[in-house]
Amino acid sequence: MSEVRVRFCPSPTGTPHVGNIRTALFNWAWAKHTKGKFIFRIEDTDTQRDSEESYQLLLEALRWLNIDWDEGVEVGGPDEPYRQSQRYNIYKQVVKKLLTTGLAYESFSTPEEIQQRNINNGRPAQFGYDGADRHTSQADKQSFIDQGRKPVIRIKMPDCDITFTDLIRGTITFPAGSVPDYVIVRGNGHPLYTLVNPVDDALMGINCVLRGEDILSSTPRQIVLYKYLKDIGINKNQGDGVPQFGHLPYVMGEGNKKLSKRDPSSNLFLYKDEGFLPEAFINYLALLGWAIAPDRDIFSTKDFIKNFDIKAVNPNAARFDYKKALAINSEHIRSLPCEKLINYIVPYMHRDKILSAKQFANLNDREKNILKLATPLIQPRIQTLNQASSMLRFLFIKADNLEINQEAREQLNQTDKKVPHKQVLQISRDILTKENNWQTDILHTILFKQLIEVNNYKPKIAFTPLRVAISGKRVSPPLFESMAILGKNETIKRIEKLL
RNA sequence: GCCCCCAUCGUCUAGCGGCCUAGGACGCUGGCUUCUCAUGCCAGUAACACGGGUUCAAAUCCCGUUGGGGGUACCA
Repeated sequence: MSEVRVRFCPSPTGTPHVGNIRTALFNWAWAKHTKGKFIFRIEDTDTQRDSEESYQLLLEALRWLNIDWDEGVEVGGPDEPYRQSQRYNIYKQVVKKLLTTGLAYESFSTPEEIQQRNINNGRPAQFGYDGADRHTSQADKQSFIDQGRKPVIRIKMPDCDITFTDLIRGTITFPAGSVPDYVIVRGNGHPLYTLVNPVDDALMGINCVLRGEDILSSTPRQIVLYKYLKDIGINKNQGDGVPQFGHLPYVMGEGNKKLSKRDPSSNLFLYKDEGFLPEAFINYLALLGWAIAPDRDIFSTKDFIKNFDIKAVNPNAARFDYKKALAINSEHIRSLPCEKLINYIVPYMHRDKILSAKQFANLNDREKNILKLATPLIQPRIQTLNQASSMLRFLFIKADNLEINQEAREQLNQTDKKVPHKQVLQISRDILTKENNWQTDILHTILFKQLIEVNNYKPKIAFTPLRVAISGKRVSPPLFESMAILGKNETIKRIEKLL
């Protein structure tokens, strides 16, 4: 078996879609696993819907996930160009050959005429094209042209069953007659996906096509075209020129619906913006239809590639479960070395305006130190990177700028019913003022002794006011650690602010 | 209408004829740990769509039914 050559060939319409990116991921992983080649081609033949902006977003999406490609747009390769909008000359030549060899033919029937013929012959109206123009005489064609009619070009489908072995689904057979002669070039001369997709695959030597199951039913007509392309000598694939196929299961959204473009949760960048780690998102996507082992579902991209097997992909559609994705992300965050997690968090803190552009560009020692001490504290507490910002914010501002949020105030009102928070804070302030050894365990010891043992307060009563004073919130990273990071001055300032 | 695909806990899945009174994970519930919230640990919850075959033996193979999805375009 020769080297595996797979491709990802999206149309640049709209925002990158989770299901689509999963297709890219599986192609990429299969290429990496087999040490084959991954080709990235753009199918921008739909001038109405394609846009340059969408193309840029596609690049950004793959780059975010660190999915790279061996040949294709931006990087070049032996089969340039890789954008179909720049390949019309090629398609024109191919169509000419298909026409002269009789494998394709001009068809003058209008959709209305086709439907009318079906009705007249007792077939259902939606029966499809009947192949009538195969037999249109040269004279009739000329008279249509004289009338100003422009023909579409159709592929002549052979009258036999078409069978192929799907990598994921096994043997699939389409009975003879179930696929009509289909259009490859519009009346206005514009080539269609039905033509250009197999043509480019043939020209680029794509021998393994992994794509969504939504195009499973167009496979038989493409198989015929691959063979015709072999016949006319423009198919680089071996044998009959037909690649292997693997039709990936759908990624479903809520209910039992394919995750649609309109569904906001289909937008890949949603997950980037929320602070998913690329590795974690890949991990989750890989789980949609594939399992690394019966009792394991957390793995690195490296392990994914090493173990991935397209033949082991499950054929049934998978629902995208946000909670599970979050859980996977949390696990990846927790297993990250502190330094790496900091590197991931800092851009989000800049985005959330906790770090200025200047700070973001060059963190000073104090800021670096806070991050180094505080990151391990929040690590088990965040599920996404953007949660880090709100948890870390209180450590990066001055006492004067610290806001006490509503929830925290309500909590104070609760504890005030037992012991007024000012009383707790006063005792704390007095004991802390005398302390010069400002370390986590010391702070823990002296406050515990004074508030819990001497004053006999319940922990909740004792520490809620302190927590609110220090962090401005009801829930925060561990109290004594936070106080140690803030330092004595800042800590006491915050306590006094509430007195 | 016709063609194709799919069918195990709520969800993602393991299972490829006997290791299955069906395993793991997420979720949910309860407990322990605890300065809040998390983490961590422990326990519980819950599934082979249905009906026929084949076989000594079926979640696993075959057929049918039902249900879901896709296609049937001068979109991709």
